Amino acid sequence: MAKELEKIYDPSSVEDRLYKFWTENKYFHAEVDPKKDPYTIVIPPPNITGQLHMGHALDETLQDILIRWKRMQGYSALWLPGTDHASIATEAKIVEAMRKEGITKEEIGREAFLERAWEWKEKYGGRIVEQLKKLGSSCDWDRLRFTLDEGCSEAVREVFVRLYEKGLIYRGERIINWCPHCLTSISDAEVEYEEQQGAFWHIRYPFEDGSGYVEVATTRPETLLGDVAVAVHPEDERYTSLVGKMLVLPLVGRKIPLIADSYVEKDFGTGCVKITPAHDPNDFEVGLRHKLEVINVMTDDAHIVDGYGKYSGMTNKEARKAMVADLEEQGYLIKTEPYSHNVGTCYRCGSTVEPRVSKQWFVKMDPLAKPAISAVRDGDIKIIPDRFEKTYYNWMENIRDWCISRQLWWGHRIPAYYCDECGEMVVSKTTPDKCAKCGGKLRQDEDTLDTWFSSALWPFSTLGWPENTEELNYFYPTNTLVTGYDIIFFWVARMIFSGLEYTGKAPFDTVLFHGIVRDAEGRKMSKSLGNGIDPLLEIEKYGADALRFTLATGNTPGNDMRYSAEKVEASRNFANKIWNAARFVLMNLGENEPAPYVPEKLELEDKWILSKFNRLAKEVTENLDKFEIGLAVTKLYDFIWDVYCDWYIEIAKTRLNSEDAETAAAARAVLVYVFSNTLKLLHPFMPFITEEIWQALPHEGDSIMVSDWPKYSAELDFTAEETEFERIMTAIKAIRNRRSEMNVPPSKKAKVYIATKYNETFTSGIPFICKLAYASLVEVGENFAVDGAVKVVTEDATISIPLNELVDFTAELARLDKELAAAKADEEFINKKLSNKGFVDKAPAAVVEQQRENLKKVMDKIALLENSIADIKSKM
RNA sequence: GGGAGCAUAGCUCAGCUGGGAGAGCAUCUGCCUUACAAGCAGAGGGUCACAGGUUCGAGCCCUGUUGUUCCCACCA
Repeated sequence: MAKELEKIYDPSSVEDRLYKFWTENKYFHAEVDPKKDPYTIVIPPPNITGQLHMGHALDETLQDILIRWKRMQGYSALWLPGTDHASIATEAKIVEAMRKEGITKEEIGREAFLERAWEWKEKYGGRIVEQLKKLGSSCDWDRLRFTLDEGCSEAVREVFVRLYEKGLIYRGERIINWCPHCLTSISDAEVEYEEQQGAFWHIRYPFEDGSGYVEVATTRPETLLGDVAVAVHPEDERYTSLVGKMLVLPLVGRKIPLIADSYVEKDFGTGCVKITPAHDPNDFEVGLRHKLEVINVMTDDAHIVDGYGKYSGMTNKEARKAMVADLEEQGYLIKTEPYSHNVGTCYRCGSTVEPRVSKQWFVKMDPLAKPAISAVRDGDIKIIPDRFEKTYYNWMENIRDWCISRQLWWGHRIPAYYCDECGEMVVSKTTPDKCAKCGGKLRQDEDTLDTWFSSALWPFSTLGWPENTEELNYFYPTNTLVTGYDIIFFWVARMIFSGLEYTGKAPFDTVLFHGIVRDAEGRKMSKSLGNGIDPLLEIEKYGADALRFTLATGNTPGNDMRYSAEKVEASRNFANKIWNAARFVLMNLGENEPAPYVPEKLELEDKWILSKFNRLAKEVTENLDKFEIGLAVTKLYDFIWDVYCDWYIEIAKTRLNSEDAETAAAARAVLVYVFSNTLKLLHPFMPFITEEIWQALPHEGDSIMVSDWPKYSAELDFTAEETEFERIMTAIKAIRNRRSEMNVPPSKKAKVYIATKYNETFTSGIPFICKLAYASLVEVGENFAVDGAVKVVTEDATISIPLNELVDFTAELARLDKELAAAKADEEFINKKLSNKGFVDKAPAAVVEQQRENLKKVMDKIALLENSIADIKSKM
């Protein structure tokens, strides 16, 4: 930073240079250090397919604030970065790219496809990492990980085998959610429900013996082909006598029974439900209870399977249309009514999910969920804000087994091997060369694992687990997990049960949830709406610090926030304010200014700001301890702008050019000390500008980011002096206010007479009153008789300003009367409180005492006002 | 169907164990006061959604109502 500074802060000339400086000096690198306590955050790994969006920007900003703060506090602070292979998203991208070339993945085969995928990863996977750096993220890049790298894959295999051997992973035919577009199973968590306008078709199912029919209502008539029964409630009098009779399935002719099952609601629809075990989870359960056949009528890509005549080969939509037409034509369709209902869609591609029976791998959740619930309930893991605990419990308590196999190639291949000769299956960490039973050739399972299976291991797989590494011992369990509440089930919950099961420890002690960054109108930012704001463009325009500050300001844990140009402009202005404060301080420093220190001889105003700063250090730290990042940042903003710039710098001006070299030096020292240390407190939030200025100021050490975090100091606690100095401030504000009301421009100076019992305090404030209250001369005494003066009354003083030509005695009197009335109203209010026996008896002593003090102040003010009024009246 | 959040100044939001309502932006007035006009000094503006309750005292705690946003469940 040059001594001659531009008037406007230019982030682009600073950020890349400083980021390079930090990385070259390895400041982000954390080592196992027995002399220090560890503090660890693992990044929620962004997808390699991703581009940095505002959600990342918020997430990384919060993490970087915490990690920089802890680093300065002396922890060995590790922020472990990495990326996620994002199986479905990435595979879809590559398949799409290949489609443009006219190739399918089946044509080139698994090996060639994976080669392409890895090429793609090498080419684009690093993009998001570079974008994270633009934000100023102080990740330990030496430890960058990837969910598909060798270490993570080792952890995945280890977990799979362990769970399998424990009986917690099994393979079976279950009803699962199938995405006909992605051509893979997905987990329950990956299904998003959306309300769609559909229809309720009422269909006649005749009895085999010709004795009438039952009426069945369905939203998915095409699944009729797979019907194996019709069910009614066992206590539904309409049907009890008919249960057990056989029906003829329309269009198909299959004989199916009328059964009774309490799953059916008597009062909904017609009270008769067609049972299609292969395509509905509830029907599947009914089918199991009644030992019904499971008839799959749908292919992978949602076409009707062979064997159903003209319907075979149709898509499910075409089949629905054709079948409804046929049902109507053949007299089976009773009526069609419009019906809106929830339809499951794939969270990746939005296609309608088809429930279907399929042979998949599952994790048995019950035994894993129990300890995961206790960990939160017993406080081993703290969730912030705590309302999300409820969400978490609700999910964990009602959890179903987790379908983990995916019909994809990009991912961790399931370590299960099948012998075609004897049908034996082996699950093994290493690839066995032949069947242990018959010596036959083995074939590995074609499927890969759910991406979240590997992300669930992220806090420990990245630290070397299952090896018992030094890093794992030191940095694990991690401390704070910072993420959006939208992935509580996908990721957070799964990390918790995984950590507990495999490492025996909760993977982190605190989960800090933040909300979603919305646009200025409060809408979710989305590609389809086109209302997304690119953080990188914002950084270019306003600087990374301004973006970070915007995201941190007013952010309450778990609450959504809006992002707007006004907000980021305000942050940019704040950065500029700091910059200009730096310009001011620097231009007043000499060549060999000493490193920040607190001078021996302190003036009242020095004690005031030091005491204010001291409290700031305490409050910022306390709020960070509570993860109240938004509050911490507001405190810093107020201190820097109002306290330091608007007051202390202005006050210091009167001393910097003073003939008294000692007081000038002291003012410089306090300016530097407070500024430099405030920059430290601000550094986690605005790393670039604070480093740039800190380097330019006198300093010890190489970088602000490895300097010591300011602590509360009893020696800097000058509470009494604060009160004294604030008497002067109150007077200055009152004079300004009065002058402004009278439209007196600052250029018009006036004499000021201050009648007060705080003679010493006000005398020491004379230079500031001159400068800040536009006084040509200030006299302090017991009493003044000034003719034709404007009166300004505070609790501590009566101030007379002779502005004869401007004084309108009538108006002046009216003003004072108004103030008196207000003061008397105050007095009455407090008196009422204090004469209330309930209040005096029951309220805490401190509160009562406070009211007594307030009463005294207001009474003083009333006395002063009354004197002033009498004085004016006597002269009229 | 179950659960949660939000409702405070014109706008966006703070207000952390209950002790006379705050900020930023916007508006109005006056200032180029030699760090900053992306600035300085002032001002106006609020029955804290509504109705009850607890309390000496409620924006804050309890109950209910309304509006709004979201999550979970999935009655075919």
